[in-house]
Amino acid sequence: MESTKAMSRSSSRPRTIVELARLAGVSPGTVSRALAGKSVVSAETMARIRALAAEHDFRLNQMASRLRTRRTGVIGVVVPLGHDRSQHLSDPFFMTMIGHLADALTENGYDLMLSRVIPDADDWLERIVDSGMLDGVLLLGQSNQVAAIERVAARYRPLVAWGGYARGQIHCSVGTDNFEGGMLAGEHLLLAGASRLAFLGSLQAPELRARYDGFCAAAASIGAPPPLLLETHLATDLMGAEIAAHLGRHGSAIDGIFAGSDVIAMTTLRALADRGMAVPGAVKLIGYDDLPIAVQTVPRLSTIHQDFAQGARAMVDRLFAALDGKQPQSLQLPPRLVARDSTGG
Amino acid sequence: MESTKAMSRSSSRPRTIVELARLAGVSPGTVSRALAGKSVVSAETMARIRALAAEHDFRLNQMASRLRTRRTGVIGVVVPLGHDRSQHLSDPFFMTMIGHLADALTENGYDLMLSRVIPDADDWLERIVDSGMLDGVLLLGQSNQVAAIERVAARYRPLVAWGGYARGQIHCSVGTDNFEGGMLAGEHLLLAGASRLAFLGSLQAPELRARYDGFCAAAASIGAPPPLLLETHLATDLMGAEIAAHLGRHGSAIDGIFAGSDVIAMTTLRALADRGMAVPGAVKLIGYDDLPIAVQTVPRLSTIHQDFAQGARAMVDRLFAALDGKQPQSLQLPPRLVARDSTGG
DNA sequence: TGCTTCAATGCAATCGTTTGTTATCATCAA
DNA sequence: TTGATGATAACAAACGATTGCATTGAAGCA
Repeated sequence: MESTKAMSRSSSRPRTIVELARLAGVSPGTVSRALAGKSVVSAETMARIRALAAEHDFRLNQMASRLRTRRTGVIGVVVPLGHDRSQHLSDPFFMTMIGHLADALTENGYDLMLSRVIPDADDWLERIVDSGMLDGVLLLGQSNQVAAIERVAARYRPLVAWGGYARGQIHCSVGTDNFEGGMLAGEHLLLAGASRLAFLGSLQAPELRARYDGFCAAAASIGAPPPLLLETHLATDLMGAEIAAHLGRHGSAIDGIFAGSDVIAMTTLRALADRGMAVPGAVKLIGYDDLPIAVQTVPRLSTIHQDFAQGARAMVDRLFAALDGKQPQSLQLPPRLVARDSTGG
Repeated sequence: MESTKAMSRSSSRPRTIVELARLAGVSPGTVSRALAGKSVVSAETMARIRALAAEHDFRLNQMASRLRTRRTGVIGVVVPLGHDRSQHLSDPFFMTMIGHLADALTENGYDLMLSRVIPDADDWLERIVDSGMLDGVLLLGQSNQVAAIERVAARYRPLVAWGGYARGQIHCSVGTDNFEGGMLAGEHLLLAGASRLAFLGSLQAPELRARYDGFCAAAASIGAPPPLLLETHLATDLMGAEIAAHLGRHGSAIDGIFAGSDVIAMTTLRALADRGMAVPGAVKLIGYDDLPIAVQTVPRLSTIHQDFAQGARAMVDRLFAALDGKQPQSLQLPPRLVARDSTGG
């Protein structure tokens, strides 16, 4: 029963622009222009139509509007979990970022569509950008998918990724310099008197790998022995046991720990407390991210600060620039050491 | 220059079903049916068309498809911030919920559109559900907007809210019984030996108000004096100073604190440490939510557990039931006391 | 052979809004 | 009086996929 257009009863609420036009005694086109505020319709007509629309709670069908205008007003925020699919979207890092992005996008009148993608099909990003539902895409991390991102970025402009910058890279990225952040962490631990260092994290994630490399570089630069590498998953529920096990085996041989993220650091803090190892007395600990909750730990967590608010703002700015036809530059924010209690004392 | 349909050059990638149909030598309708997997098209034709589509990276225009089918495959997740507009979306409670919802929705093939709404116009919810972009709406909290929610729920079925249940309520809600949770917290503090109680939180938020009421009821039931009410904002950045100030004034008169949420509790934990007040020695502290990070605090935080994973799952189940034409029942999950170190000793 | 039957495909209307082009009508100058 | 000039508003063609119905052709049967 496809053709039931006979239900243009003026009794019920007008659902389409055509019905509203009939009520107003004008053509659909005029209604469209009136609601859009185009100046070609006379002031009285516009006022009359708008009043009528308000009176009947009329609202445009977005799908039709978007199909016609080819603008959706929706930005995709995509979290690719290529390296560690057990990692959960509720990870505080993602959530903090998403919160800031949501705020920035909302302020600019855009909606936010959230996807958590496990990139098994290799056209995962194509599928997203070509879906026709999005005006632009923000990637939260490059995962191990730089190749896919580069390929798409070559032809799809409104795409900004949070993550590292590699020389000659096509896609626009915003992030902090993880290598330098790792160096800062290393130097700080060494300066604080630690000499038997360890790194907790996963090298699968490129960000953490860069932090680890920077950490090693810092140790090497003063001739200290290379840090011990203790691998752990990034999912909160797996992490706890793994860290506890690492500390069980190597705890006594360590007096300085660089945790690849604040979440890892907080879990480590707890695990150290369980083993009765004092922080910063017996072991110095530094994290990475400077999440809001990191300030609230006992002892307060030293960490490498990433300015998420600024980063999110920068991503959104660049995306809008790209939507505007410009070609935004990638941005590397400088990481900053925040020395609190877990390394000082 | 509206009519430039002449660009049907077979050289470039087919962008519409019509172009693909031309390539395949069939009609657009057949292509549509083939891609949708309808069994009326012959197996060979379907295979040929699909191969062609894959070869040319063809993807349907979602807007057109959605306009025609009136299904969007998108669920709106809406956070109404009526009572405390300074509260940020990056609040761990919201983010944990959103993470779980995203996982549950993604598994079912739905996308998630995130909105943070400050309900100043009173048709904020109408605007969302009538936008034509959403198949359903999940509300994260009722804020002070129960009236608006009820009004919309009366005519718009696929709507589920996280929050409290009031007798006779029209809209479907999922949540824990905050009053009972508050009672559990109060009883536990009293049982742990605390007698001079205080509540930290904001009564503007209905959930926190119910927790407070339960807390007071617990105190009253054993004839203890009513708890001290210490109001604080829910935004992380404002909270710290306010709590510190409260403790400065009333710290010595208190030996048991019920924090309205784990975030408040963690901030309080830190503020207590700053004042040198031992937990649980001098003061017992209990939170609410049982966020993943709550396990990692030192001392471990006692709290009232809300099962977010189960709650998110329940919300999504009910939403799908409603989409399926059913009329799902509201659900009150029982809160559960989780006694850890911050109240025990 | 002639007629039904059924599977596979084509045709064309439809979803509801936007927008280039055209038509109307009042005003005004010559 | 007449033609030019604007200001409004109507008309109709899109946007691109879906789907009820009509058509085609081949097979089946008497």
